[in-house]
Amino acid sequence: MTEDTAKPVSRPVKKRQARGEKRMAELLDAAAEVFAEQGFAKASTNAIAAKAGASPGTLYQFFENKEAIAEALMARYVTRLREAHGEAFDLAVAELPLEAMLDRIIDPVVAFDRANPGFYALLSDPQLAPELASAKRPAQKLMFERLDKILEKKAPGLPPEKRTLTAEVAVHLFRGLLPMIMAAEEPDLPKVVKETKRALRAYLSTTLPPEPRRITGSGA
Amino acid sequence: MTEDTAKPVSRPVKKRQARGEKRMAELLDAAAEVFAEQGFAKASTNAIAAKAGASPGTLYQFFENKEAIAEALMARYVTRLREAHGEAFDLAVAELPLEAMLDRIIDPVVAFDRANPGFYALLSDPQLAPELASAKRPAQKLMFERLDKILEKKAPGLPPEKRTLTAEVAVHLFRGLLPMIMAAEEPDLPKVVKETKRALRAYLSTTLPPEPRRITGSGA
DNA sequence: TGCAAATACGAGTCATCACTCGTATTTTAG
DNA sequence: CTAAAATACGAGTGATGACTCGTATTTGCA
Repeated sequence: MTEDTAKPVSRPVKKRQARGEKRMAELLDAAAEVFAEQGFAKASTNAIAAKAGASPGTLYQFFENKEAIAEALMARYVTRLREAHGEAFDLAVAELPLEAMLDRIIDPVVAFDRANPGFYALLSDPQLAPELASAKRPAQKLMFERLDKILEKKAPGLPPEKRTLTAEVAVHLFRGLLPMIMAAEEPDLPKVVKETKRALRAYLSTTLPPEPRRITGSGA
Repeated sequence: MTEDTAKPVSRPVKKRQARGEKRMAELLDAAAEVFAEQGFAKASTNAIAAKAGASPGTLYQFFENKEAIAEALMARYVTRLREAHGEAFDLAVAELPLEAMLDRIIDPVVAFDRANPGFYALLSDPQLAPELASAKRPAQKLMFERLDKILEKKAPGLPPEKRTLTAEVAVHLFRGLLPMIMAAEEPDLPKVVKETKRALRAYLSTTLPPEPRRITGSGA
């Protein structure tokens, strides 16, 4: 009963070989492309397998069904997003003035979203099956909870309900601008990102306490 | 060659009877429900026909294909949206102070969107076929162009490019909050709508010239 | 009243697709 | 070296769903 392999899970836990891990990664890469192009609903599992240079049978050796593919892909995205700007680093951001803070948060997220169109495709699809919605949730929570914590540090006096609403609204505001961010051609991107920050800054500064005045000269 | 029925269109223009118009309306009502529940991709034409109390054959007597249903539905929504707050009335809104203006614009739109979940379902679906995207466009243009005109009146000095960007961003900000607006339970709605207005007001007031001071007392 | 057009039906067609299964090959453990 | 486990294949299966078509009924019009 105390063996290390004793999992009460019903899944027949196979020992994965290195080859298998690699295949899974290839399949997820392919899935990301196909989802980005077709969206989850229209994407076909056979197309994913083909793009990965695998057969349908192989695909189903690693993923129970189509949804499991999206879930695994999402999980990978969440991991990568966490890595992209590490957890510890994040809370320090609350010490910065609003404008600098937004730079630090938004730039990496924009870069990540543009580098991973499959992530955007899954995240922005409003009618995914309930199971998939739950796969989406961690990704949304990720941003929401971080902002919530940052706001808590930046405005300790704010009542929690108000703070939570603010964080939620801010995340949705950003998501609203994501289509513009994703669609922008490279040269137009800075303009769009700048406007995004302006909008968020305008909104947040109505909720946050006024910033302490900055000395224009050097701080030495 | 100058007959009133001389249309170079390839469509075999049938004479529609009153019964036919009614059927089309019923089918569009059913389609709206099914799209709202399942989304466009998962919605089945047979389900739409069944919900309308019609047969598949009847459905295809009125609509060339599934996309045509969504296009017709969108066209109907755009018409209704135009009616909801008439064109002429709209420009007068630019004379109001920002806060009152947002009340006048946002309240009807929120009411419309909540009353027509099918509209939201089509509008928020990011991967519709290209033809459908073009059916969506008028709906998006509707809000964008109106805002653009209003901004032009409210801030004549603003360079057109800047004004257009502002209008586009504002519309996207609103769309970003739509999921919250749609998901809110009736009692929570005012809170969400209020926050929506706060966000838009904050953003727009950074672009618009400062408002003339209002006299707090009565104007008499 | 009678006929042509419009409306209505729904079983059937055909393509697509998620997923399976029998089998063949490669890897790892002993 | 060998057997079991893991990986790989891809034709096949069953379900679903968009759309058709032959036919029946209703309506508008002369």
